[in-house]
Amino acid sequence: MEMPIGTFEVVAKDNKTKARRGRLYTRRGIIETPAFAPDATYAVLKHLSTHDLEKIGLQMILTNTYHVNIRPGLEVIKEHNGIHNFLKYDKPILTDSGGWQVFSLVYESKMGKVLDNGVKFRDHISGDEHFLTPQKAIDIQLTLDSDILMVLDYPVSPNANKKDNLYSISRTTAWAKISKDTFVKDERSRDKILYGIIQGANDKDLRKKSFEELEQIGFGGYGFGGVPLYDDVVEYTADLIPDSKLRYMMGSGTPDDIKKYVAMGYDLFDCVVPTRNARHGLLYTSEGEMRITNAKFKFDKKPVDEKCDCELCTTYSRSYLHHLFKIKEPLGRRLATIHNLRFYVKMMEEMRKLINH
RNA sequence: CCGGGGGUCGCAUAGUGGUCAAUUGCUCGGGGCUGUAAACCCCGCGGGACUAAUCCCUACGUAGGUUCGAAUCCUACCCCCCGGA
Repeated sequence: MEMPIGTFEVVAKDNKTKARRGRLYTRRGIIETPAFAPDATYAVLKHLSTHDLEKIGLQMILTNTYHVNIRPGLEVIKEHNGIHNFLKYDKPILTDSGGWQVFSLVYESKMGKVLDNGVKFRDHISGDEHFLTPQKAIDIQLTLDSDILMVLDYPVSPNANKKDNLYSISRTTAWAKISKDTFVKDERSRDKILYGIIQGANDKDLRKKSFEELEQIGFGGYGFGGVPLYDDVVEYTADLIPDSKLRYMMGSGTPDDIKKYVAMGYDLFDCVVPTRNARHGLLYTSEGEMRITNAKFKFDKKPVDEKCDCELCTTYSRSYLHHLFKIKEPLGRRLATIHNLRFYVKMMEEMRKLINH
């Protein structure tokens, strides 16, 4: 049966935790949740080709509005008729709005300023001044021709004081309203999905306030905004979101984090951890973390993970990968990235398999 | 053989009387990374006293010497490099 784009259906639940298995309908196919989307921030999953992504078995990837807008720039993407054709990927792409960059560039590094109607800042590459508004963030994402868009939000530090926290919520709500209006009015949004982002840092009451304001506007799914520092807040926030809507844990995390958040009822994840750590020589295995640069692997002829079916583990030894990292050969980073992503894909598959009630 | 320049903690470098167990880079060892300013960043790297402040020992080619004090100055020797026979 054809379901409308944006439909999220829960197809099974876990009988011990709040975990659920679901399906998100996008114009580029169904995403089976809980799902993990690795971060191809600059329209590339560093070191990998889209053929690699296919082989790894990923369902979707994330790309970032802020970064792609700076390099290569919107005009280039337009020339290619959208980001999918640019990077030659035909599965769903979720675009982050740039809200996180607002947070790190403005709130933390003071490289810009948040105004009521947008963010003024200088980018970290050219130093050019930009003014990002919620309208623009939506327009850019529509031009990228993304499948799942995120509203421009304004996160704050998990330990922000009440005043900053309230401002973060009021900006996020106001901008979410503008984002939704801009989105709905635009013809290009008809086959796309837009999600809101809940702020409130570590204050449960403010999490609730943020959610209720956003729910008033109405989104089919919500991201957890900010940094998930305390589990009770993260769980509380998941509980705020109705069962029928998708819960997106933004930017976290490690395999342990994901398992924990899936048990709380989160459905979608993205994180730089598997890819960045792979590039830095930290591999995830069925036996735990493995720092392949450690001297103890110099003569180790076993595969990185005997239970893994990726290109690295079915071909090369720990000793060889250790060598590749020691000589800083890019192939080592590529193989490690393939491995970690394959590890995540299988981890998500296994979790979905276990949720069957 | 003559003239000149050198020998410093694995390698390469800095240091030319006390502030030197000695600079910096690399190697090496370890750690970190959570909506990617990240092929990046941090720590350690003569030995020992439990970790730290601190203290002790052994150390700047070798052996002596000058000096309160030497990687630094002097002498001899050993090695290396450059130029000339």
